[in-house]
Amino acid sequence: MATENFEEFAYTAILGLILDNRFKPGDFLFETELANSLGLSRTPVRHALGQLVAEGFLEKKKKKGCYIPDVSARDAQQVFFLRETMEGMAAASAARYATEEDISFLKTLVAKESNRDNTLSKLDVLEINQAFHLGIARFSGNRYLEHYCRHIFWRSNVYVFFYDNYYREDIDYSALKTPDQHARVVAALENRNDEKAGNLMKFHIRSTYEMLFMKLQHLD
Amino acid sequence: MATENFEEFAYTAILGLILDNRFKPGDFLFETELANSLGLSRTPVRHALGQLVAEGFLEKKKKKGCYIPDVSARDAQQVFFLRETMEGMAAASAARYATEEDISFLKTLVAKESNRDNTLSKLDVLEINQAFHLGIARFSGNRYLEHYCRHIFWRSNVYVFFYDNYYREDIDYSALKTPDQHARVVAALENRNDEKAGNLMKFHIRSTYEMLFMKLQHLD
DNA sequence: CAGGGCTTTAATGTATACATATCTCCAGCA
DNA sequence: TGCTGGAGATATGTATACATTAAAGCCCTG
Repeated sequence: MATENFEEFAYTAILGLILDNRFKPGDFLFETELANSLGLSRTPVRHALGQLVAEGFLEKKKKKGCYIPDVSARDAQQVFFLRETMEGMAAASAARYATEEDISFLKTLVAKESNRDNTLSKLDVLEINQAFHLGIARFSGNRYLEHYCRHIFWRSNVYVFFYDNYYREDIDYSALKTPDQHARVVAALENRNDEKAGNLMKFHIRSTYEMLFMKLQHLD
Repeated sequence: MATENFEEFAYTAILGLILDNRFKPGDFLFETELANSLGLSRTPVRHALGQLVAEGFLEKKKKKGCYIPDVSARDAQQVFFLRETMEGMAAASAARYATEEDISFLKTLVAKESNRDNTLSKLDVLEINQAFHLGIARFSGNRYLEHYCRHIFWRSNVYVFFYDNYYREDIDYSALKTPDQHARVVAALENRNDEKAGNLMKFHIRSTYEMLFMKLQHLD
């Protein structure tokens, strides 16, 4: 992780705050405030915010500032529809290009999350989930596809977090179908069955969406 | 076009230079130089360059600068494969969501480029082509899909320009199949036939790629 | 002649001061 | 009362000075 400069530090720190759900949709992120809390000048913070806007994590009003994009049922639908397609492609591509190492990495992740002892915190679950999905994006071997998968994955996470915040009702993570669905995707990758891998991934994402959407449909 | 600030000005100016093919792959874009030539300080230029990097038009080496990404046969393949898929989706989606106005806008473009009088400069052709493809991306009604289409379209244009530069051999633009293929896509949109629109668009992009690739396959 | 390390240089990275625009809120008027 | 407009506060937008560092060239040595 060769010598990170302040811009990069600010970028990851701010992205961390966003992904950590420290702001709610519509909230403004003030350069001055962030700069103070990170112990930097406004310059690198401003640069980092610019990146986040360019990448679509934030929106911006001229001379006003950057803010967390609003959520809506329509937006959620667009996000998950696209995520389904993109990650479906990625999985299909990964079935062709992933190395044996790549696949055993994914297997490790699945093993961890399938752990029935339930020693996993919610944060652990999210982290493993992210590693799994972004891993497959990477193994697709297409850097552009990977880039878009990353982006839409993070954007979709806004909804996962949103759900978590407003509808938290102690979920039993070990009861979720996720690990099982992940395992089946990995099996398809291992068999180099691209079509099946793509379809299983699409199915998995759609089922995530439907779980959320039952709760979210009152939005706008 | 409410009061553009210097950052936006720098952004469009630099993007213009890139799309105008004023740099070749590997060339560095120096903040100081650009700032001077645009009559600005480095601050807004630097910000604009940051955006372009975040959006993937440029790459960056730490403490070294931003440069035009390299071209290669493998990269071209990835770019066009993805563009085919993305714009195919966009066209299919547009068949459902484009308004009558949207469609007549596209028809106007096709009419212009089908003009057999050949009064169109190469720049005109490129501009109409861009308006056509980005228009369909917009009419898909999915802002994320639009964003990705824009990006991959521009990235693919690097190859179109590259080809133009090194293999220019006065092309008779009026003889290209492009206007005809565009017209057929629009007809499918008009008939609200999403599957056909998607497939025609995919075919169109693939045929563009194949035309280029015949010339480019010696790369790397 | 080849190769490694110092020096120089030219670019980016950062802080800061100042300019400007937007929002708020309160006073003054119809 | 309700509207209008302007002053002030606050955050962004911009320029500039300075710090830092990667890399190219040069010299010195084996």
